[in-house]
Amino acid sequence: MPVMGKTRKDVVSEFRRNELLTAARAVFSKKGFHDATIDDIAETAEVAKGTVYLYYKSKKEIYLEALRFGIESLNSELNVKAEGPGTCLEKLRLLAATKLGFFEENRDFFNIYYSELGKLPSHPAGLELVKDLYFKQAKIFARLLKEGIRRREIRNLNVEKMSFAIADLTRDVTTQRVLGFSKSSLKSDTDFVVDFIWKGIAR
Amino acid sequence: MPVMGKTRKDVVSEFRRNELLTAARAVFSKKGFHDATIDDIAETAEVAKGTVYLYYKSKKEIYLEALRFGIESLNSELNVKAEGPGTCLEKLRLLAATKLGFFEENRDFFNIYYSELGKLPSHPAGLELVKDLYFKQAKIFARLLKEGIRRREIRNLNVEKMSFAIADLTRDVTTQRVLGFSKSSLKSDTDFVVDFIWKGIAR
DNA sequence: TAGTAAAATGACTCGTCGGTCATTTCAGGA
DNA sequence: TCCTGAAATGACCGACGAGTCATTTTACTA
Repeated sequence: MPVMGKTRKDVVSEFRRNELLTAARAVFSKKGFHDATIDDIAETAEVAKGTVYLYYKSKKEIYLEALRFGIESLNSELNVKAEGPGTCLEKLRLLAATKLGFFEENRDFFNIYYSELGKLPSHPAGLELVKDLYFKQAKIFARLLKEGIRRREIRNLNVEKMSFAIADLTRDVTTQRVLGFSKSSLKSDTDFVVDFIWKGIAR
Repeated sequence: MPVMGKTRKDVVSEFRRNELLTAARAVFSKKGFHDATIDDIAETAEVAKGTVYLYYKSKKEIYLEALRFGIESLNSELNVKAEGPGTCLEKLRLLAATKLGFFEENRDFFNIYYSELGKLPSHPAGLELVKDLYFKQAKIFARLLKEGIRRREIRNLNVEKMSFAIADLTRDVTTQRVLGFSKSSLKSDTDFVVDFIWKGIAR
């Protein structure tokens, strides 16, 4: 008997899909798309291989789903934060902190996203999802930058290039952290990257 | 009869290895390690599959060889340039220009390198080669930065973080270019990234 | 508790691809 | 031109993993 548009069956089914997705994220994060096997995912989720196919129709579908979840969450978090008040510098710091925090909490997602980014040049027509995250994020920064230029807080440089640079730098900080190159606290990494973006290296 | 330590056979063999390597780079660049097949490489090199195995003992060996070539060339170019005279800003511009130029001339290598970078988080113990390039490059920038700090040209920030940031930014410019996001000339991209690193975005 | 429909299982199939090797082609010396 | 060893070839093998489906288990209801 349907309640709120969802039958009991739907709820259980959604729960199972989520369990599988979590397992999948862990496996894909650790092994990458190709080296991860459906058996790995099934084992991690403590179900049999066939069960996986009751909820997802292919390996690719699970993978894309795992990516989509993270992409949508991150983008929506950033969009919310970008709306608030404050100077450009304050907002820049807030966005950077949000992004770094999100990746910190979702490293499995980060690894998948990052490796997919690495494949972009090879398969340019490949993953629109990933290009999307990249572009939309750059757009968020671009809006901030334009506002800053209008308010004379920010230099009048090529906005697109600046936004990509900021998107890249904030992502790369997470890479340092994931690879264990940075042993600093999240806050101090955030402070550094914001300062770097803001003032550069020149004395 | 050996001349300069190399028999005629060695020369021919080296030539063939090189032909294969070029084909391999093209294929790996386009398809990535997993999707590239030995048959692809053989076809591109216009030889039969078996011939590939006369010169390389495995798919992995060809791949690593293709990576190593680029890594060693780039690092040695950068090292040479880093030795010259000039202010820090001048040297920074020179290094950036060299790196961007190298990637521009060796896009196949760039794609392989970049996708391998993407896999680093998943296989942290994986490719020492790639970590190496990353580290050694950061080291080159770090030396420059230390000198600049001593000379009061550069702010006294965390040198390691600055050098990673610079290494990342200069690489990411190439990504923009490869993906077709940047339509600017190589020079104007170089100018931008140097200016960004030097002065930041603040007015 | 018996009956049944849905959910879960895992042995199996089938295509792909890295790697091998018996056979063929080639090159160059006599 | 013939001979011989090296180089090249591509049909073939075996492993592996995505995806299937006949069978079993579970969960619910009457």
